[in-house]
This record gives sequence, structure tokens and C-alpha cells, in this order.
Amino acid sequence: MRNGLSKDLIARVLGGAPKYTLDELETKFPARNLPEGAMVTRFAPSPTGYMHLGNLYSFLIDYKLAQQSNGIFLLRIEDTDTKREIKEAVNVVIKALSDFGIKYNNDEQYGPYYQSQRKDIYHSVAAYLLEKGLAYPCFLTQEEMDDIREKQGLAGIATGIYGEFARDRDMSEEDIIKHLDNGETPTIRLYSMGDPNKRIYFKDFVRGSISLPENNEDIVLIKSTDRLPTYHFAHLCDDHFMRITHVVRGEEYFGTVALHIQMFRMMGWQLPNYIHTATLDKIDEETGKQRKMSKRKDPENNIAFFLQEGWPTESVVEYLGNILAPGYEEAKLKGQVRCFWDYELKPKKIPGSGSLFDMKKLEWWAKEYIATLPVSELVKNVVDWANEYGNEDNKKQVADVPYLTSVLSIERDNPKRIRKDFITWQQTLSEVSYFWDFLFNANKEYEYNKDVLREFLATYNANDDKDSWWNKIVAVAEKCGVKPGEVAMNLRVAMTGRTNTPDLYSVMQVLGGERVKERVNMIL
RNA sequence: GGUCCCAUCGUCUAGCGGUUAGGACAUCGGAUUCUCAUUCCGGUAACACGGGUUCGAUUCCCGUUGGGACUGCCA
Repeated sequence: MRNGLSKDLIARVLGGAPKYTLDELETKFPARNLPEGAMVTRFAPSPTGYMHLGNLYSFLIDYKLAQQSNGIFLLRIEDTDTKREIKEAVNVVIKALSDFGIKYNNDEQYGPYYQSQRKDIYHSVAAYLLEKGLAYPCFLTQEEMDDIREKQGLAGIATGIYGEFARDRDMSEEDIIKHLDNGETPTIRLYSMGDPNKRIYFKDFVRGSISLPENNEDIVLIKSTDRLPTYHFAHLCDDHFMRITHVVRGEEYFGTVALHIQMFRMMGWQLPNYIHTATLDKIDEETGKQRKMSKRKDPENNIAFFLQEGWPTESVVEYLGNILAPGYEEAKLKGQVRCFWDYELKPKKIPGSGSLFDMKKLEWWAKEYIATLPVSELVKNVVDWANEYGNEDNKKQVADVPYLTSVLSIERDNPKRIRKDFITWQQTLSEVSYFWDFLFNANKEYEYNKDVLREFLATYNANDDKDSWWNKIVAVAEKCGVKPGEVAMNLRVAMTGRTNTPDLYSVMQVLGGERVKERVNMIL
């Protein structure tokens, strides 16, 4: 602790007098009146214009915890990095939440929810700290700090502004005034009294009891460039005054917990519960090693990728849900729960080690999910996808909804035996492309038995039921001296250009008599 | 370099001192009177290593190795 600054000096240092006292803030943002056990969580992304899988993983946990405890889930925009701000980026965040069916409840009383609009709050808390001698203005320039870091690096000691390197820690009011008169804007730094030789103990919901060395860095609380708070200070102020009970964040924040605990204790505020999640990884193609998913290298790390390719968002939720709530899949297979939102997530079970993202397993979830959909829902999803993300061909495919419906209805009547070859909305359309003449490619390579095709045409009647249709195939086979399967295969290739298709009779019914004849004649 | 986290089949995991180490995905076989898909049946496949503690370690402790995160006026 150092000498506290006078009120006038605080106002000069902060660029204005604080608007609130601590007591006023406590009254303005009172403890929430919620039932026992209700969790208040928040998703707090910085708006970069890009939402990655880690974000999704994180807000799924946040939302789930609030949902299952009858708590509250908030969205807070961490837009304090003015250098990196990107227009429209907030919309990307909001769209991501809504695409995945997540609703947030930003009740007005605890707002605003943009950190850039909460300056009064941060400055009021900073003023309190300045007054108590728990923080101080620091006039170190970027160059000076770079020098310090370099020297520390050379000496092999921890980098940062601490101890003897914290030049302005105990600067007198007179000197502070001199710097101010000189037109300099200070950063506000924490006056750290931590001793790295001592340890700080805490409980993480995922990792259990942990201890870390105390923090002795005089970290920046308020930046000089824009007078906005750093992450650490915003976390302190916002998670306290928004009355967040459970802070879910990536493991990259794990090392800063000692600092955060130090700050909460300094304020005499109740510490939130921490849940530090592990990374989502993949195997690096160049090195063959496991590594965190990367924005630059991995297109599938971008949530938008899954929307563009038409993955059912529900299946992505199921897949990630099973990772963050191990046991979910088993419960679902046993019929104990219908979907992820019915399954209780136990914070202690959230994995503490990185998971490899497994596209094959996602595909399985997607197939399973689509197979449970009524045809009308399938059609709706495919149509919506095509209109938003599809190419011109896709849009033409979905123009005739009744026809699309009959195409997608094939082999869907028996709930126990629904085909599972649809993975994404996009892939669904390409899977059935041969049903549209403008996409149909007659197969010229195949060595047709043209006698078979001629014989078939001679007796074909589009109105035949399945049995009569099959009986005719058998008859053609006998007449031509081949197996019925060969007749079917000749027809299949002629109809679709492919050797693998769903039930041939159904395909031909949907195609219709005219098209069937037309396509056979194209070969003959 | 410093600090911290993690470690069961290829992948995601169950296990909480005594189990034939279980499930799912993937993979490989077999069955299902038209291919494929589906469905059903079956198989291959794991406790990183070394020390302890214990009558007994996958499980508890220590070390090694391996992987990861952090080390910014970014979050």
C-alpha cells in the first residue's frame, strides 16, 4: 500500500472525477434475488468478427449451466480493444448465438453490456483504489517497457512491471503532477503486494484444488491509450457487479487466477466460481502433433463454416455436448434423455484435457439427427439452407417443394430403417442431384446390356405396384438369361448414372414414367 | 527459461484399491430373396514409463517422458 491520491489528483489522473462511490455501485447493482443453486453465467467474447468452435464450446457450457439451474445467462461484449475493433462484429456474435438456439437474458438493471459503455463503473472502482493507495498512475512509455522486458529476458528473470522495475510505484504527488502538466496520460496500475514465494489456493470446478504463486506484477488496470480497462480489471468489476456466480473461460486464463483472486480479496468481494475449459485440438498436418485449433490454419474452426456447409446446428451441439458433458451420448442411446438440453451437465465432469475434434463423429451425430427429422422438417432445413447459402443449382433444386419432398421421402417410411446417408443440407442436395434433369449426368461409361433395357421398356408401366414391377424385372431377367440383379443394375445406372442408390422402385416412382422412358432411351 | 495444467483402445470416454478394464465413433468380418445405405450379429484395439504406499494398483504419492496453456497498455 502507498499513500492514497487526493480527490483532485485522482480526477486529473483518470481524466475526470469518478461518477460513483463503491456503495452507490453496490446499490445500483444489488445481489440478485435468485433461488438456491441458480447460476448466473455469461458469454463474454471480444468482437473480432469471427466466432470459433472454442467460443461455441464455451457458451454452450454457460448457457447449459444457467438453463439447468434456473439461473441467468448473459451476453457481455468485451470491446475494450479499440485497436482491433471491427464493424459489424457484434452481429456475428449475436447471430452465432441465435443460430445455435441460445437465448440470453440481459436484464436492464445490470447493464450496459458493452464494456465500452461501462467506463464510469471502471473509473469509479479505479478511483477507490487510487484513493486507498492500492493503485497508482504509471508514466512508463512503451519504449521504456520494451527495454525493461529485454533486460529481463537477457537476465533470465520474469518479465513484467514488478518490484524494482515498477519505477512509478511510489511516485510523489508532486512528480505525478509534473508528468500530468507535461501532457502525459498515465496507465493505472495495481499496487501489487503479492509475494511470489507464497502460494494462493483455490478450487477450480474442472481441475479441483489448485495452488499458484501469488502475483507480484503491477498489472495495468486502466489503459492510457483509451482509458478503458484491461481484461483483468473488467473481469473484476463486471463479474462482480453483474453478480456472475460461475465464470467459464478457456484455460489460457488459468495462469491469471492468482491475480484475479488477489483483486477480489483486495476489494473484499466474493470470488466467483471458476471453470477453466480445455482446448479443442486437431492434429497438425505438417508436424503430426496435436495442437489447438487455429483460426488461420483450420477453416472448420470457424462457426460460419458449419453454417455454410449446412451442418445441422443441433448435431454440432450434440457432438460438442458429448465432449463437454461426458456420458450424454450414453444417456441418449439408452433413451434416458431426448437431447443435450435434457441432460444434466456436472461441472466437475467437464474435461480438463484437450479434445481432438473428430469430424467422423460429428458426421455420425449429423446422420443420426437428420434421420430423426420428419420429412417436412428435412425439407424446410434444406430449402432454408439453399436460399441462404446455396449456389444457383441448389436454389433451382428447392424451387419445387413438392417434388423435393417426394425425393427426400424415399425410404423414410419405416422409422427403424431410415437411410442415414444425409449429413449436411448441402450434401443432401448433391446426394440426390440426379433427380433433376439439369444436374443429371447420363453414365456413358457403363457397359449396358441394351437387350435388357429394351425388354424392360417393352413391358414397363409407371402405374405398376412394387410387386408387379419386380415380377417384370424377373421376367426380363429370365428372357435375357441374366440375374434379376443385373437387370436392376442396368436400370439403376440408366436412371441415375450411379451404381449406388436408394430403392430403385422408389427412385423410378419419383422420377415418373416419362423421365424413366426418356433416360432409358438416352442409352439405347 | 519461468509458472501452471493434462495423460485409459486410432478418437471421445466409463472407471473413483480387487473388473474377463465397459460404451460410443472409426475400422474389420458375417447376416438381411436389386446395389448402396439402414438394421442385426461378431472381431481387432488402451491403462506412457520408472519408483514407491499396500496383501493387492488403471485407480493413491513421487519422479521421468510426452502433450498443452500462459509469460502484452489482447482478451
